[in-house]
Amino acid sequence: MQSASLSSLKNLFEEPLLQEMLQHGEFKDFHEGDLIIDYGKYIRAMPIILRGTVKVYRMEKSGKEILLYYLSAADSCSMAYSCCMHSRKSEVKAIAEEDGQLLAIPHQKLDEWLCKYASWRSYIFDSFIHRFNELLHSIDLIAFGNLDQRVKNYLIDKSRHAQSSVVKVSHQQIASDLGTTRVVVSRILKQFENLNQLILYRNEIKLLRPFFSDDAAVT
DNA sequence: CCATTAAGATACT
DNA sequence: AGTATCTTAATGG
Repeated sequence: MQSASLSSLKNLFEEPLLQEMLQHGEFKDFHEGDLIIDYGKYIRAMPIILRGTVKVYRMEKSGKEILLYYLSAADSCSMAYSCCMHSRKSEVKAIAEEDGQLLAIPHQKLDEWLCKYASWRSYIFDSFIHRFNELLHSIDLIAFGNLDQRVKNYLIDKSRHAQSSVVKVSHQQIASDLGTTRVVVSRILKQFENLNQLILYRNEIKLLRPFFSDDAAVT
């Protein structure tokens, strides 16, 4: 009955592995706003997202919180993986951006499958590479302190996961995801709008073609 | 209607 | 870039 839910993984893994996933994995539905992983909690299973989108946050000691990345269909959380393997507490928090479903893989299987299945090895490896590159990109944006680019990156990312050029989000939400304030985000968005790169609505931002081209910062 | 909330504007730090 | 404050516009009872 649940095998239909695995459709997003069909092209990733060989049949015997898919069978094992059905057998040992646990399907979990989640809804918008659900807390999937919290800071400091032990992770006993690695989640693979089947449907929906999940936001992964990182918090520093002072309590400031920023969004690290999104997870969509067939994505998994590399953080969760490393926590499972070493029985460590979670360094991140995951919140559902929209309703969806995930498959929780028990940690005992993670290791076993690495030896047994080539497709599992390359999946884990690729997902680490992908996440690593994404984090590098984030570090660049933060280290070189360009908030314009961070907002831009945020919107493009979000639009990609929502598969729409219309992003449904409030300025306040963007601000807290990026660890800044609402007024600052509004200012930046207004600059983009003045350059005809997007159109602002209430709770909604429509991204126009020029926005996606990699031209320089506004400031 | 009114209450709530998002977003625009301005001025100051 | 961030804070404080005020105004205006949408939204949902």
